Amino acid sequence: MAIKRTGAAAGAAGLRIATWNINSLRLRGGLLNALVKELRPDILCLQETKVPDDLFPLEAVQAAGFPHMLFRGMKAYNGVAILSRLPITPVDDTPDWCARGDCRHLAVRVAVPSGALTVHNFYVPAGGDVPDPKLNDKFAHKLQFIREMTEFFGREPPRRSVLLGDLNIAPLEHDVWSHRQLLDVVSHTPVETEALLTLQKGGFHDAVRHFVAEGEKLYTWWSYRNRDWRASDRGRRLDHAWVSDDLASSLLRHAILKDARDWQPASDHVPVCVEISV
DNA sequence: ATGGTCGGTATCCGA
Repeated sequence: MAIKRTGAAAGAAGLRIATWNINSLRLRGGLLNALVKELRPDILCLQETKVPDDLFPLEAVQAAGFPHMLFRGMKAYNGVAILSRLPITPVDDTPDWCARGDCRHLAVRVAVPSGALTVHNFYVPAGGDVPDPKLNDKFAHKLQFIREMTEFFGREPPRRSVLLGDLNIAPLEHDVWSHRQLLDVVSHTPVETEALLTLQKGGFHDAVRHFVAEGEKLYTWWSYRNRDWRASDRGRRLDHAWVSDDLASSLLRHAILKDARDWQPASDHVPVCVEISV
């Protein structure tokens, strides 16, 4: 018997997709259970797994309720994974971003009642400390990465697609604790925020700002270097969930799991989740 | 103006 889906008005369940920079999957794999308890995502995109594929903790992921998974890791750095309750199909013809082979992107297709959806999981380079591509190769890499994303999605407008991840850029004035003080800090410089918004305008809709007014402060990351992250509240919104424009009207709700910043051992990022009527 | 703390892995690099 088919389950009738009647949309947001009836409070119908949709597809929940979450993203979390876990900052070591092996160290924090046990926290996946807490995330599942709080958010119940159908699909979870992880960044900074920091685990080579041959050491991927399959059992911890399966125990958290994700029988389907795709992962791409390397020693010590980077690493992304997509964990799913539903069967997923890898999208194989994706670029080797900046020709570095450094495990910053995965894409999958998932079948839902209305058809197929594509899910992109990105971990954009942080960019180092000096916001000048001539002086800082890491910043040049970051800008090049965003340019290549813009080219990739510019070839044809994205459709029935969700783009999530740690984009390492806080694009809006109220995505940082002090717009004025962060204008020359990597993650909020005009060259980055303009590049990210150009990418977004190529067919994506910010699924979190869809629900939270632009004038309201909104963060997903708080530095480890503050004695009391909650009291100082010097956050930035580095983690994002976007949907292609054709899915904007299907958005049902969002969640930013701020309390996860106190989970032990804590990641400096917290999970972000969106739910889409499918 | 400066330095502050993490994780992986090695006594430093990246964030």
